[in-house]
Amino acid sequence: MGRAPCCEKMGLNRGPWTAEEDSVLVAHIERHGHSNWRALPKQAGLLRCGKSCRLRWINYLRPDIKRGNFTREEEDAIINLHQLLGNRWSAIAARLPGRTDNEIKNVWHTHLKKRLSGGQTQQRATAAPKRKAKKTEAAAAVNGPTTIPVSSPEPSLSTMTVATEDYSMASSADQNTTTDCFSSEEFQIDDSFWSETLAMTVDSSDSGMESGEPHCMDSASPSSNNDDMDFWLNLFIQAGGMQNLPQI
DNA sequence: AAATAGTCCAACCGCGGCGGC
DNA sequence: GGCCGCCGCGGTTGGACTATT
Repeated sequence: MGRAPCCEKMGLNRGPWTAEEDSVLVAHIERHGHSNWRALPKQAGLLRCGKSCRLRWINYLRPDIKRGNFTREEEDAIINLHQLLGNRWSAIAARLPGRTDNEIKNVWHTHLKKRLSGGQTQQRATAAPKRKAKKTEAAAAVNGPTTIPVSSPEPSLSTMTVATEDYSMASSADQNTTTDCFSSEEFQIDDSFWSETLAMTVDSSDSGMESGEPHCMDSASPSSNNDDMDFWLNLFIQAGGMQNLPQI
């Protein structure tokens, strides 16, 4: 179909982004938003294609990105969500605040898949970060003032903080809900977060908002994409949920 | 100290879906 | 109804980095 070519390769930069490019992109998005990715690089004066800019922003420069190792809870959540959703990384990422689909995909392929197939006891979640520090620091340097203090160097589940706006979820019709959820400067997530996160995919739609509290991660908010997913999630849960799933 | 193997992750590529014309 | 353009997604890869020999 009329798919646009990836980018006109003539004269456009490729490969790793420089700190300068990063700051230009961040500054431009902060000022003008990103309503049109294709036009953005031109407007910002970047020699990149729109796709590349979008990817860079979503996976790296977004202020609400949570850096650092995945916790055991997060990994478990990914495993569970993957059982439910399959390789729909973006859907999984939408339920893990601060994590990108790319990151989740990487973790899945490098750790979780092995863990599941090998049945080996996973050690990464508790292991000290070996390599990430450098790149993370670099990223922090790049992000500079645009970065909301997302997490401590070694983010713990109990003190995880996320940005005021959740870009991944605020992009659609559930923006109001999102705003409500992230209305404070810092959003504390306690240890029950992950179990609740998973539970919410069920509760919020089959029983409505019984708690009377808006759910930050509410996948059942009237977002078009999630409606279908929640329907299937509900169906799945009603059919017996995870317990009936064979172990991978 | 150097070479090699293994791991991790940022970025690219190509496809499908959606909306506008 | 069909074409076109854009966006978002998932798969893949190349290079940087660390661990081991």
